[in-house]
Amino acid sequence: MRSASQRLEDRTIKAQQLRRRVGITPAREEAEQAFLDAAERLLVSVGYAGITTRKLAEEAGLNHGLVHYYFGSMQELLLQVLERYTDRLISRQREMYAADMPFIEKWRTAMSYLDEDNVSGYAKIWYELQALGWNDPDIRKRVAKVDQAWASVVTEAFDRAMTEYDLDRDQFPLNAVVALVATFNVGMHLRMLSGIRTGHRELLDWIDRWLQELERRKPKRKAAS
Amino acid sequence: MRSASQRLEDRTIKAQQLRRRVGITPAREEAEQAFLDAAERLLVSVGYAGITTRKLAEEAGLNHGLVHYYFGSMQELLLQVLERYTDRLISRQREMYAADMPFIEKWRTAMSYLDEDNVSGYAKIWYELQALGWNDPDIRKRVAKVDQAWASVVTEAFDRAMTEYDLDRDQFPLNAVVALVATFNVGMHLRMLSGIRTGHRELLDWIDRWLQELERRKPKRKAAS
DNA sequence: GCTCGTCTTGGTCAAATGACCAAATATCAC
DNA sequence: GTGATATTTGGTCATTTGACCAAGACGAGC
Repeated sequence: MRSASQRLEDRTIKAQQLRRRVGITPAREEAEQAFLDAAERLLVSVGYAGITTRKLAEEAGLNHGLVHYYFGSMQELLLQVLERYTDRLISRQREMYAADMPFIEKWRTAMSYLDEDNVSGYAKIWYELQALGWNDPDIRKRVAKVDQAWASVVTEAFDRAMTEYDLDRDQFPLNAVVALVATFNVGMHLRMLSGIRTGHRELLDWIDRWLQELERRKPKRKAAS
Repeated sequence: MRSASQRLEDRTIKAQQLRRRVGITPAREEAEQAFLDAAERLLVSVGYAGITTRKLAEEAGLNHGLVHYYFGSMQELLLQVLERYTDRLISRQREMYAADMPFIEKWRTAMSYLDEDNVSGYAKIWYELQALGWNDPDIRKRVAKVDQAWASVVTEAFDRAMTEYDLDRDQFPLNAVVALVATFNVGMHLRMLSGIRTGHRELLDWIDRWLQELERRKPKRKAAS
């Protein structure tokens, strides 16, 4: 039998090999993605605490031994779920705010994602991973990083919006506004996950009316030069 | 050996006895509270997914067999943790907003709870329980109920504040404002739990300046009649 | 100080879990 | 084809888990 230290060394070597990811075949890539997909579905249906290697393998339709062969540990798998998910999240966010349309339309698009299905499905993945992060420094670190990326996208969008609407930057400090939007966003999601809807309609309408008012007062622009 | 159905019946009867809570001795009451206290500490230190009957008993310094004798199940214990916690939360909230002081002072008191220690300690309990609720209808139902109680306290406080500051209720719809404050509150907490601090200072200062402005413009009141 | 019902203790049990592995199988370079 | 390498399978293993319980300790009322 191998000694404990020997086995630890083996594992380290294997982990390094996995990290390098040399010569990954398409079939394996597909299988790994299937595990990550399955993990997302389980995050939605049972939460992070309910994910086990066997349930995951069953959900993915793959052998349970592969979970450790591919990822080395559950922890590593969930970290990869987080990275894949947040990469997509950020690029989608970037794409939306980059579009060439009046700010109010971008805002309305963003708000359209606050519907029942999206929150209890797609968004729940994100909050399950965050909840996991409250008790896991690695995950938490990544979450904080993603927030930075999100903030930089939103900051740029709001910076342009404030020019678009000619808002006084002393009266509306950009960073404070972005932070408010961030808390608003997170707060809406979290309340919805807990089944709370009180005042949401009123709040969304209020904000929309405010934006409409800004639209009305919008300084006329010259046609694009 | 008892049949499965017989044992189920026994359990039902025992659960009813527990629910009635007839003749609970002070010693037992103390022990139950010790379990609930221990559960809160574990929610802070390891999160809900890390709580097991044995860890709980060790944390409470009591025998692990008692967990099931007293509460019947982990689920029931956590529900009681939630109820005790939220009862205290609401009454503290009520007390604070009931005090006779300018609104700005109440607000500042509320914001003073957004410090590092309180969020990563006391508040974490609340969010761990909410995260549990995302995958547990019983818990979620209770969470939604607590939000209603919270909202009614805050609504009343803001109603008076709007009179105090003579704010236009068309321009600031009460329910929308309360919902905004709710999302702000939840959002701040959640971001802090994920280690995010970006823009928080700026946001809090912005709000405070806004309230200061309202204080300055505050209509003079006659001395109490 | 005895009796009877309640509480407490220190287990037990089956099920589930993460981790790991040997053997079988597939794939590929030559 | 053949040998080498990588992948896949179907386990095993030591732990841990929630649930449960028998037996003894305890204490209130007599």
